[in-house]
Amino acid sequence: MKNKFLSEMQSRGYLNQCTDLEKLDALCSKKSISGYIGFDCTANSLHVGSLLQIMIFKLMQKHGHRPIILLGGGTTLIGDPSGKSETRKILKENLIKRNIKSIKKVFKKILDFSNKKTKPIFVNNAEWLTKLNYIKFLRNVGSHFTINKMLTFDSVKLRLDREQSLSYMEFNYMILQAYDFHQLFKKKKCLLQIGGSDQWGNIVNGVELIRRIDRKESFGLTSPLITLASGAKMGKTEKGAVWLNEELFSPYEYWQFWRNTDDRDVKKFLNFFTEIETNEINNIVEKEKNINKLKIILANEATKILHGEKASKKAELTARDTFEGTGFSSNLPEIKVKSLDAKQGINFLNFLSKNKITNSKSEARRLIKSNGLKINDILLNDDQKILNEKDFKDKVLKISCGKKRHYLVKII
RNA sequence: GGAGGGGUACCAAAGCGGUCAAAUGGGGCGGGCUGUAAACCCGUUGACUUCGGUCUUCGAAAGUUCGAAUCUUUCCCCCUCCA
Repeated sequence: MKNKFLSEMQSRGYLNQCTDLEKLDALCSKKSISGYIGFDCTANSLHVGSLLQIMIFKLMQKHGHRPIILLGGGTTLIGDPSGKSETRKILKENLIKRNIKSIKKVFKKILDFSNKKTKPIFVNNAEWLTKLNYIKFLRNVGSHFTINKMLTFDSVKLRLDREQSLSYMEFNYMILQAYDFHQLFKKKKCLLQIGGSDQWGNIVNGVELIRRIDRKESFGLTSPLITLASGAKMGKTEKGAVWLNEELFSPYEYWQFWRNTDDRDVKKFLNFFTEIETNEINNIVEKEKNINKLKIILANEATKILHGEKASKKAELTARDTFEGTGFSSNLPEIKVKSLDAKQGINFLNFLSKNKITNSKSEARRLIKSNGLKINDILLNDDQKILNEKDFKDKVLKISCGKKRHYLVKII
């Protein structure tokens, strides 16, 4: 491979499948191109599951290409059946708008908007999808798809095989995504669509559609599905999700997430989620025998990319202080308490549940009973505990839930 | 439209009149071991509690019963086969 962009894609492990790698290689070497990735807007933040795609954007920019960020306001109205076992909740339009606004923030933090040549473009497919005329669309676009073929795509086949229902609405998703690519090709000269490996079918459809309607060649490329050594999925949906938006997942938590990477995944993640050159990574891994040091490098670099150098440093210091020092570092989540309340005494169980440290008072009780709660590093046995001034040192008090969750309570 | 099967806690799945706040597995949380890892072991996993209990949960509503996740009726939803 001649082109630096694609060869780095490959060496970092970002490359899974491509519609025509050689031609794309030649094209990228010749000129700067635009490539798009679509993102789902069902939540008000993306999670680490989407991070790899964003890293690919970063890599594009590094090599002089332009990212087009498609925030699928239109397609989110429908819901992508790929990899989903159930029909998704249908979201209200204004909620999707709010989500898009919130998701944009992350791209603005991670990507470079200062270089004119590679400045990312945000697009929202609601712009064209919501204006479609059904009959026209069926004639112009729908006629290029056969049901026979659509039924063979994994996103559809898996659902049917598992005897799970697939609505006609969802069935149309892939056509809409193909249409998106066609629109971006026309409007923004976008020649490339990138996505996770589960998007392959959808992407190929787009390439095909452009060939048929525009009689032009375009390219599709997928990144591999990230598999964790443990077999779990990265960045799950429910409570355990690792969100990229700071309001949902603090830089410290984010740093901790990377710090706690499985030994077996560290090298892979260094390639995926940091900007350290690949051969440099090989060097470091070779030299550094202490895997925990590597994890710290990973955490630092990954956090830097999302939250910036300062926040990353701060998270590292907090972690060091928490796990190796006194723990009274200023960067832990803080809870403020009125001095009058502290004087009068605070019911600890109430305090824990009110401040969302535990989900309920029962949970707090359980935590205390199972020796999981410490005040200023001293195990708490009494679930009737009343907090008062004596518990504070210099108006500060540390609460630890288990070994990893810590809070500072301050009297103001 | 017709016939049948089903909806149980975060998920999967048992229970089919009382001993059911509901087996079991996964996940989560806590403890032990350790390296803030993995594996393994133990505990815990509806809410409130003066730790005696109390209250709310098995698709929804109504009913039968001393007593219902379990029986009846209606409704909603899902699946399979037939048309």
